Amino acid sequence: MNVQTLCLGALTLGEASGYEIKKLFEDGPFAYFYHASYGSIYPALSMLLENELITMRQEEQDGRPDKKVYAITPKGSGVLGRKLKKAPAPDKIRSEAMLMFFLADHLDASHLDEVFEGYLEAYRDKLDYVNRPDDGEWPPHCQFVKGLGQAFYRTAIRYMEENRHLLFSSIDQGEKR
Amino acid sequence: MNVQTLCLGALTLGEASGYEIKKLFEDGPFAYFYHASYGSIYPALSMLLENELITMRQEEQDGRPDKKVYAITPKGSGVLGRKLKKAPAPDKIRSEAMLMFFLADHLDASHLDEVFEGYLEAYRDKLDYVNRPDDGEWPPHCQFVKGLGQAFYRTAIRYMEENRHLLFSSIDQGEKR
DNA sequence: ACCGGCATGTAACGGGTTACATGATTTT
DNA sequence: AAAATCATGTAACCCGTTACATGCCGGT
Repeated sequence: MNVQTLCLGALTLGEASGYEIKKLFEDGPFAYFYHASYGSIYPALSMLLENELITMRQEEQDGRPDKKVYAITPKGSGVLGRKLKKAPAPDKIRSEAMLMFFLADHLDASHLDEVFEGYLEAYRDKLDYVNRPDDGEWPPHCQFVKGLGQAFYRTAIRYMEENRHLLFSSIDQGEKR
Repeated sequence: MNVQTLCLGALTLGEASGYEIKKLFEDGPFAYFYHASYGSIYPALSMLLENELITMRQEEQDGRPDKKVYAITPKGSGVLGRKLKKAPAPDKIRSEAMLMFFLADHLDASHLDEVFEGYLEAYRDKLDYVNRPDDGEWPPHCQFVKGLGQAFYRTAIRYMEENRHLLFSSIDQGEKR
């Protein structure tokens, strides 16, 4: 499963530009379970277009650069369907922050504090974002995914607030905060 | 932050072979926040050895292949310390299972069911694993990380059990189960 | 005047995974 | 008899990120 499949999946939600697809992974509902950058999305869309799995329509905008709006074709739907028939690969996570917490005894207290607060803040932001009243009103199976994201965020925030002492107890010897 | 840094971090927990380091990411405490394969770990260890950030000792075993036991050097500790001074990159997650749930309306019910049960089962296994009575008795900051992993697993399991219907409601039209 | 957002794209580079290669021993 | 565990390693390949390149508009 690569970014091409991902774009195909994103386009089943409706037509979109590369820029808009990127935002799905930045803020949108995909944000907590997948990532992709422009450098992978744009070439993926070109490929998909070439293979007629999607179509493109140039949209003029006033005061904005032109937009290339892509839409999935029946052929694209077929390909996506076949890719989704396989068993999913196990989740892959890489959290540098967690690694830092795990190696907290090698960090000085002030830096650990910065990392901790930054990480916690990031989770609060994500939760705020996902808690906004729904714009697009999702079908139940998308709510399932969104809800799991929320549950994760809440869990992380509560846990971090309640167990902060565990992280800092190893290296508390009278430093700031 | 690459696999070299990761190996250095792993070796701060005590000396270990490449094989043992791999297991830290498979079952061990690293499992829920980082991944690495042999194809990256072994070359990383070679590099670290070459740069004298770690040392190696060949250990003979009866009825087993020889083992190369690595240990971090002071130089290695220094390098690790410097890498940990930087701000952590944001978490990167890719969950094909979640993507499938998000696109559940493109899957047939039996496959969705398989994926769902498999994913839930995987979480139960991970929770069982992490719930085992501690072998190595970790310091508090490692308990913090381990505890957050447990909290995540429990959250996922409970949520999936309680919200199964959301996922299947879109495509329920009298199929098996 | 400058920054952030909108909008698309490319090229080099880095990095990790997959698959292969080998082989003994223990468990099922 | 087969499969899993222990144990190390290599090479080709895939793929994605980073950084660069471009440009207009609106807000501060």
